[in-house]
Amino acid sequence: MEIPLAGAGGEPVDLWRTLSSHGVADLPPNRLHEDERMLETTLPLDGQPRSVRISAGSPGHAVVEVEGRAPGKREAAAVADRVAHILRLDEDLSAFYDAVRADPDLAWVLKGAGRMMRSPTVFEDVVKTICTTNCTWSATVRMVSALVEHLGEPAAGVTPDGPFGRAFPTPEAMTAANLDFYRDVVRAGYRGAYLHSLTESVADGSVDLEALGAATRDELPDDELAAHLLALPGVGPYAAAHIMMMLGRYSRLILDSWTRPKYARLTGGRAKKDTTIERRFRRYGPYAGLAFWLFLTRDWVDEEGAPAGIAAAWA
DNA sequence: CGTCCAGGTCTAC
DNA sequence: GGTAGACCTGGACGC
Repeated sequence: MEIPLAGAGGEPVDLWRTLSSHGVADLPPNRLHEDERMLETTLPLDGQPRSVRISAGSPGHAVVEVEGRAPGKREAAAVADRVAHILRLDEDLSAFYDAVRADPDLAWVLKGAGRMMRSPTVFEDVVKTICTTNCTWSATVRMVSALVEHLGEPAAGVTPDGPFGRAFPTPEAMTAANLDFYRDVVRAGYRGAYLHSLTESVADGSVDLEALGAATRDELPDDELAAHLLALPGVGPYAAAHIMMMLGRYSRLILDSWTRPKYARLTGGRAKKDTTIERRFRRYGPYAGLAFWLFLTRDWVDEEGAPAGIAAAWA
């Protein structure tokens, strides 16, 4: 099936930029296939999960291939909804695009960058983000892979390949696993207690992450959302900023051991103070964090491959 | 071998 | 409110 690629304000959407918009998008059950510019993932649905492959389709469209048996009409519609959600097609970025036009360092964004891919659930993004804290990327991959491989429900009609071909585990499944599992199998170290405590709170309903994600800025201002996230076990300033960017709240800059040196390298070498970096992006107001992230990740995608057409009209 | 540290967070001053 | 120290893990280093 094909899905039209356009933002809620009619903005262009660069599919590959979206699929590779941040590292968490490449954690199981997601897998990026760079050569084919395709993302493989497994989506939770009302029934059994389904594995899909998302890549470029006819001009201005993404093509979604469902693996295993062909989906029924209703199931296909549910899959399309999920895919539109993870691609963040419901968001209107036109105000941000109006702002970057005047910034020579970011005008390239107008070709359709800036859409941060998200997971099917806020829960998945929060758990994955906690697994990025204070460890190398290889450790993050190991932890998330173990969670999905051992606790994730297999997709219909496919043979799971390790952590692939399974949906991300539910809060219930993660709560049912004991602390020994987090220590001995996930090798999560001190994060094990955070993960178990968090999943338990979500499973018993005392914490509603999906509601936090669905709340509008009017209902829940960024500062209040940040306070809710910071109250979660294992979530500090870095993790809160990262989660907020995945929730479409871009006011905060993700300042960590990767972004700080990368910013320094792109701006002439010397390390900059956090306040200096924040001042550079303050002009973007509620989009400051998004502008910062795009500034840092411009070289992640070869710009030759960006689509023309409606993108050119927006520039 | 030991030390350091990675896309930090928590607790205790 | 700001700031040390501890914290699991496992690669990357230096000795």
